[in-house]
Amino acid sequence: MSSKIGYLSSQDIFRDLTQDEIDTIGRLTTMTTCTHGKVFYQPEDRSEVLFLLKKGRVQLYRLSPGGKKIVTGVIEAGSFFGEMAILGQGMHRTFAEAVDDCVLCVMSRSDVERYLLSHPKIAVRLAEALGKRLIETESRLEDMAFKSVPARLASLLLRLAHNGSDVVEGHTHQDLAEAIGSYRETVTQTLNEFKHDGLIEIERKAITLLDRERLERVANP
Amino acid sequence: MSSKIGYLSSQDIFRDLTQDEIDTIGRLTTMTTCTHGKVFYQPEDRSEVLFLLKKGRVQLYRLSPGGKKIVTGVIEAGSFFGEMAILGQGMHRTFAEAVDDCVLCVMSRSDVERYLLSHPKIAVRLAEALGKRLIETESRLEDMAFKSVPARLASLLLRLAHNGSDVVEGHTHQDLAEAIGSYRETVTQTLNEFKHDGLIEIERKAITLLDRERLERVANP
DNA sequence: TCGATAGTGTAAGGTGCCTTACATGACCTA
DNA sequence: TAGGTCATGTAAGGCACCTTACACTATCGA
Repeated sequence: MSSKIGYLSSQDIFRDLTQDEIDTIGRLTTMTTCTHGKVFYQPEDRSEVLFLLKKGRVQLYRLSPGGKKIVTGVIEAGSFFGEMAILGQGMHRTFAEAVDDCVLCVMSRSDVERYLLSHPKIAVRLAEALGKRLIETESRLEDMAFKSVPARLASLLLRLAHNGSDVVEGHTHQDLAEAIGSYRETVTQTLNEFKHDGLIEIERKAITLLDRERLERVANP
Repeated sequence: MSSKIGYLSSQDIFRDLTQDEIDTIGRLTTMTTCTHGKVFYQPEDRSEVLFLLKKGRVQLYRLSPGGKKIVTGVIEAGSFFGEMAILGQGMHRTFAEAVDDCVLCVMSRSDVERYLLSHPKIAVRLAEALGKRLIETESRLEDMAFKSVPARLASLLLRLAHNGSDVVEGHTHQDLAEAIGSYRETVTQTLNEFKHDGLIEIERKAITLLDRERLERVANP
């Protein structure tokens, strides 16, 4: 199995294609890799480009004039993002940073027209993926409008520990603050309140959830 | 020209179809109308349904447990929304209310599969429309995270007066508050500060922009 | 082993805006 | 033209969270 195309998952926008079709697209488009932490797209890069994320996760965020950061989305493997007017895709003031080591397929506008828009099923998958991001973003907006910092933080911890494990690791307090639109100091204080209440255990870059049920109640008052 | 199909605009997701194809879809799907103010979708309505908005505007919003309202999106004629898993569309906890008198095409899941997904170009237009809503929502999220109430309000006024005119009318202070995720009293006070600074003129359900330039500076500090 | 850097702890002070409470004027309908 | 509802004005009080400031510990590379 070619390394270029070895990343097909059930979430992939290509999952309706045959292996042959995927192979063809894989041969004719550019693949690149990005190491953890690399900022590979900035608002100044105005060129039309669509990234298909084959492996890893990518964080999309914006910066305020004062340098504050808000994460607008996290892209999982199999999905896509970029600056592509024909898909209504835009990166206005948005940065893209590799959260893990990533493998990306980079498509130009003509690539998109040739390989994506010509396959009806892929166009539908694009719409499906966008719809999911939209729902996610709408919920984030709702949370910002309705919920306190403790509620948003509890909500985030539960989401990050979604894969079975009770341990949330690899995130600094700064990371958590940027994800919920708050500040590092406030997050530290709130986490310590959670710890004091027996909801979590805190280690360096690792948080253990002790009482999911009560965390749920904090998250949804 | 049949009244059923007389609403095709350059923004319509059907704009790539021939008149014949549009006629066919128009004959075979259900059209309804909603008068101004009518709430025609609520979270309890769990059925899969996609609304194509042919005329008027629709407001999508969510309510907090305490009854506070946040507008998550405003749909313009030619676009669509609803509960439709195959398009990644969801109305989780979302209400839909007709802002103006509206004409809507209501599609079931099989309608969507037959008329929308079978036309590649339409699927692309769906993705395009979703992309635009996503960008809009991301910007709203950014505003909530970064900007003060005065900045968000100034930003909203400029957006509402986008169609040439300097008069924003038909919105109560309550409406404005819900659009920016704030409170009626705060909006009234902030508007009066704007008025005091010579930025706007206030009448009942009407605001006249006097100094767009300085409003821009308030909106983007 | 040391210095630098990244990550975390903590506390005091300020303020934006939420929250409540109530008053007044505009409009609408009977 | 009276009564009711809608829209707006205003003001005091409080608190969540921002903001600043600084100290401490862990980690890592030189």
